[in-house]
Amino acid sequence: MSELKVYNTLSREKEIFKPLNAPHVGMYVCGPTVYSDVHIGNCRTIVSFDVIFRYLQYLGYSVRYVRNITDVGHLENDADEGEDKIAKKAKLDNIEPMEVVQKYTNGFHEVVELLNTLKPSIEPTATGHMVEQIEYVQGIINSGYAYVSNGSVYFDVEKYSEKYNYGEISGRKIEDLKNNTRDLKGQGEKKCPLDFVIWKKAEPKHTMQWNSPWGKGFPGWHLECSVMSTKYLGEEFDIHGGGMDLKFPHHECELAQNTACSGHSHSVKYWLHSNMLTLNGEKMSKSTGQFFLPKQIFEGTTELLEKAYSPMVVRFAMMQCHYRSTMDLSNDALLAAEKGLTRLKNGLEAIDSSKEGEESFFDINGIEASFKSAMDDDFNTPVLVANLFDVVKQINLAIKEEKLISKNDREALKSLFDVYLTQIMGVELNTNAQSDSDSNLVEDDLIQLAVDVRNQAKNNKDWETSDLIRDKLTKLGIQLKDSKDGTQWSK
RNA sequence: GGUUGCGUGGCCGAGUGGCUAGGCACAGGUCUGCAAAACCUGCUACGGCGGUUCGAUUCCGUCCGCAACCUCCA
Repeated sequence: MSELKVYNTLSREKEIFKPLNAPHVGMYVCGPTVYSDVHIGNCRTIVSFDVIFRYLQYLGYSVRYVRNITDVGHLENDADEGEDKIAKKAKLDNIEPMEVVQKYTNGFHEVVELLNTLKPSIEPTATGHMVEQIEYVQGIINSGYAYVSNGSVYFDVEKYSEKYNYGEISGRKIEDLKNNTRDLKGQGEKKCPLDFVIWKKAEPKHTMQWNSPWGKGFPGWHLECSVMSTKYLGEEFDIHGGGMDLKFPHHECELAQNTACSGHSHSVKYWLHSNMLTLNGEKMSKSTGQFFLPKQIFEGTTELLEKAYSPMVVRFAMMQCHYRSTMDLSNDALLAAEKGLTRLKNGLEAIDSSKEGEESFFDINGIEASFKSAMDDDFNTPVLVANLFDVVKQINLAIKEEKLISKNDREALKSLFDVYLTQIMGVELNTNAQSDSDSNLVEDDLIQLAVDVRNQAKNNKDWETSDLIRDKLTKLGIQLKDSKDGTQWSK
């Protein structure tokens, strides 16, 4: 059997996954800043790490999955100036900052639940860890890698880089960074433009501020992740995940903070990054209108798509692309995923109509090995999906050619689909479309009535009537499927 | 300009130093009163130019193009 390999951004190689304290695994993933609706790109990251979380659990690890909610400290720009995003939104909507936080936290949860992601083990917030953050800032000051300036505390990147390697995640060199840093206003408090704020002095009118040894203020954006990962996973832990765009500066700063505070230069063993989602080849961006909200996809209310696609279709579309590749979301991609998912579902349902016998046409062990080796290869879901389709082809072929399948193999096959498609990739197949919503029982009966009437007409060779019923039902979005065994319908 | 990465058939998307995924679309077929659906079959691609090699889409160089990051972003 194969071993799990993960691509580590630090080494830029696939490495064999060996947890620090097996069977325990600690995983920290950067969650959203809750100042506006999550967009579908955010969701991709959450879904990617959801699959990783699920697979690690499948392998038998006991995973503590920590995913934060950023509810303070994320500034509008990187000059470490400007407003806190949440405070700004609160002012704009004329509500409390915590109302902003609650509203978008709820929205975020709703969407990721629709996408069938598992809840993290711990979902800590920045405001809930103010004491720890203040202590952490003090810790960095004590170790000599931070300085106080005009009521704010800055991380001393130059001093840090004398001993440690600032930039090792993103491959940047401190000299290049210095040369390429643009002149920004408000850098006066910093010794060097590369320094970043870990505690920011609040203006008197600022709506979110806390007392600290350096005066009233609030924590810097990168700080919370260092603090909360350390608190819940320890000074050294296994996996840190997030979107590619967080490599620099966020993760670079986070790693520097960890190292400065604890002295351990390898606080994170494996850095994993998921890639961006694009729309027509461009990164989704609110400022250019190149984006839509997850709900707009599910409800079909964006002009950028031809119709609505269910959360499961969206999730399956994501599974057809590797998490480290950019994924282009388009109507065609979603349509292909929708049809592909139907094919998978049909194939799975068809298993039951295969002929049972002593011998078996299927090589269950081989199939299982192919599924597992796909996932072991840095969570290669597109290959796993391809393997699932291969099995579907085998099933269909077996039925057509009346090959035999043993009872055990039939159950094993179903179980493999359940494990890899549903439990690991989190794609639920609604295999019983005609009774998935009990609120429409009357409607279902009415449809069945129409189908029965049509069949009667068919039996009388009254094609005019039967075609009329079929056409009307089609217009209502109900599809009829005639076969030897009678007429099936689906919505 | 710097950093990281990418360029695969009509589209989406894996992967590999030789055996060359998969889905969608398309074409043909089976089934059907006709259709639809379903299923079967077919469709052999890796940006340009050099180099290494018995052999490169896969390694190296170079050129062109694209993206992300270097400004808030998952």
